[in-house]
Amino acid sequence: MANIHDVARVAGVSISTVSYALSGKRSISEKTRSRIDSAVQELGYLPNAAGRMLAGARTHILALTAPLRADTYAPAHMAFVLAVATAARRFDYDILLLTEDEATLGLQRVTSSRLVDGIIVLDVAIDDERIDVVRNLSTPTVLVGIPGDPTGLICVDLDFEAAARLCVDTFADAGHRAVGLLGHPPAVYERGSNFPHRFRSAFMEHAQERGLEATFEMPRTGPQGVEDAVDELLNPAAGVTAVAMHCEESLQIRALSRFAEAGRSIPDDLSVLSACSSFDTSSFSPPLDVIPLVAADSCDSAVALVMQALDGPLEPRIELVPPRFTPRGSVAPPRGANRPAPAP
Amino acid sequence: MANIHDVARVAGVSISTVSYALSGKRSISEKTRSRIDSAVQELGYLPNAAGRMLAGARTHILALTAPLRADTYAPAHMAFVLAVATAARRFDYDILLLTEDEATLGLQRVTSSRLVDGIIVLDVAIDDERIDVVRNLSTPTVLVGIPGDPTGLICVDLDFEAAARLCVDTFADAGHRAVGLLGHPPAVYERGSNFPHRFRSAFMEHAQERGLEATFEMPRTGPQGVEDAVDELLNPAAGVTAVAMHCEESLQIRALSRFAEAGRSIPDDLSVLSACSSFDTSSFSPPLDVIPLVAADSCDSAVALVMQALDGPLEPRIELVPPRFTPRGSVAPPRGANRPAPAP
DNA sequence: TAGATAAATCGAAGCGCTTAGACAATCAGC
DNA sequence: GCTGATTGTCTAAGCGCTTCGATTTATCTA
Repeated sequence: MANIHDVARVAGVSISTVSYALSGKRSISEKTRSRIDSAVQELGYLPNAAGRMLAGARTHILALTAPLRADTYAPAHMAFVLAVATAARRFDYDILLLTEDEATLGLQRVTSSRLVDGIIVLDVAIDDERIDVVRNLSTPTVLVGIPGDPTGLICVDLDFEAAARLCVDTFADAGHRAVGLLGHPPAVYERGSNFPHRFRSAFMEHAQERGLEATFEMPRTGPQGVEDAVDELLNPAAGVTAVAMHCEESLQIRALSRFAEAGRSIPDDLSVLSACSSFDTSSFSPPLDVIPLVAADSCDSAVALVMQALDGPLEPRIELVPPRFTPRGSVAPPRGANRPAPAP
Repeated sequence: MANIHDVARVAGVSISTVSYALSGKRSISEKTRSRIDSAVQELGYLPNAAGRMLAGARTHILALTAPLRADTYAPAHMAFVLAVATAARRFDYDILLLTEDEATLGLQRVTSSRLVDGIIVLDVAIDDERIDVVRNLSTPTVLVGIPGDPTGLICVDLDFEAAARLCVDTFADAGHRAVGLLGHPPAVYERGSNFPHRFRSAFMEHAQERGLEATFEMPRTGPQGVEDAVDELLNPAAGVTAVAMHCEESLQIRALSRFAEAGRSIPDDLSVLSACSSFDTSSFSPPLDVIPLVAADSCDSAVALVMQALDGPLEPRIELVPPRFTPRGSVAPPRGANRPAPAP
């Protein structure tokens, strides 16, 4: 494997000239640079990572702590891991994966040994053991998700409140007066991330602001959990004409079947919106309007923030990614309505 | 951050003594060792990763290439990634994640720059572009999965043939004469891994060897795909009394519902076995007998083989992990049968 | 107790790279 | 033609660690 000495020898210059030519940190004459370039090509030279780290103080590696909890929805999780890796590569960074059982120990290890330049913390729980660790670390760290106490931390997340308001507004503007929210199973609200809470609260509050009746249901775990929750939501007494679903893929699919079984066709008898979903709702039947949870949005931001933090201290902050909206025709005015609801 | 010089100073010895005490590569007196140990404790010393790499020629990092294809079943994929990471930690190794779009380029990069000591290749496709790359690499590499042409490679995988035979034997020994196999959707057989083929062929062949009638069905993609496939399988003409399911979780769940709808109760009217499944079938209703695909089994082996390869060249080989079997009462003799089928 | 052997420790040379500072060569201005 | 700035290149000093060979000290044997 060729090293920088070989390149220098072949190009007929000193190793420092090679280094400067490659890093661009000092000006090098066109003639010399091209000789170096061809030597690099010829030898297939790639700088030795360890040498670079040792001399440079940059390892070009980011730690990614991505614990897989019992209630983790694996596809979404995977999408975030991938999105971080992809974003990091754009800055010539690689990802070192830290797994659950070494969550805090692993962070200590890779930072004390200077193996990584920065840290991305994924799937942040309200009360996350990793938080205390990263607060005491000098290694630049960005959380994807917001913990219970974000003091002193740099966080990035989808603006779930805005997403919830967007849901409500979409329904209200279409003329709906009574709306439902099918949330996650109770276990998700009890422990884990705080975004389900943020979404639900904002949904209920904004519904009130817009003068809508809002009903919230959680599917129980088990065979009939979703079906029961849907039945509650569609309870004729409540007169719900629009439902937002903020839960994982399989639950949304089952809910969709139940809507059909209940004889509510979409969007004529029921408007449906898939909220903060990390999967493809275009192949659902019917295809669903969606406010997607785009992993790349948050992860790009998170990686960019770590890179900034590498260049100088960064103020703690919470960066909220604005929600998007993709209409697919699953939201329509309720039967018999022909004018939009009044503005707030 | 303390370095080896600090430890040496505090312990009152030379840095080489510290190094030998820590690595155990030369004998150190008990007295000196304990002084060094306390210095390490006191300073919270952890060796600098770059220094270690540069001097040692070991980076203690393994590359993991784990592409996420369109038809990848994310939960299983995640389980394998986790299993590799966990296994690697036991050897004091960390995992550098290489993602799809840099599958081959990334391998070149991390090996030429000597960033990783070895490579684990996950989710190997029959015709995998990564194969040609790793064949020409001097970095120790182990594949989890078996490509179309495994010449010169070290591969580890579940023994899907043995698993299929175990399925057939279980049914045959229980007295079944006509059995069914619910496989993956057609797309999985067309491209991707070869284990679905290995499983199916072995199932059909061994069924013939045991003198059983065997029917194979693939669920089409789409709303009624699984249901149609199940209906075919349960076609009265074939008289199938036992079904093995070799497909992903959601499809197995749907199949289970369809069995119920068809009025076949398990195990009285139908014996069911979940084959090579990476998810928990104990919470299914009913809980299913399973020949699990245990990620840790293959991944432990794969990591151990890479470690061996680090210590000296290793012959190419294919290491097959024997299948396990967990009975849960979903397989029983067919109605009316009271003696086992004849031995082969 | 001298001499030989084994055990414990040290000194120093790298591993491959980056970068500050030294130096030489070129060029503009007067 | 001299000064001073500008540009291009080189020398050399590390970064923190491992490891070989050398040296010192302890432990035996005869």
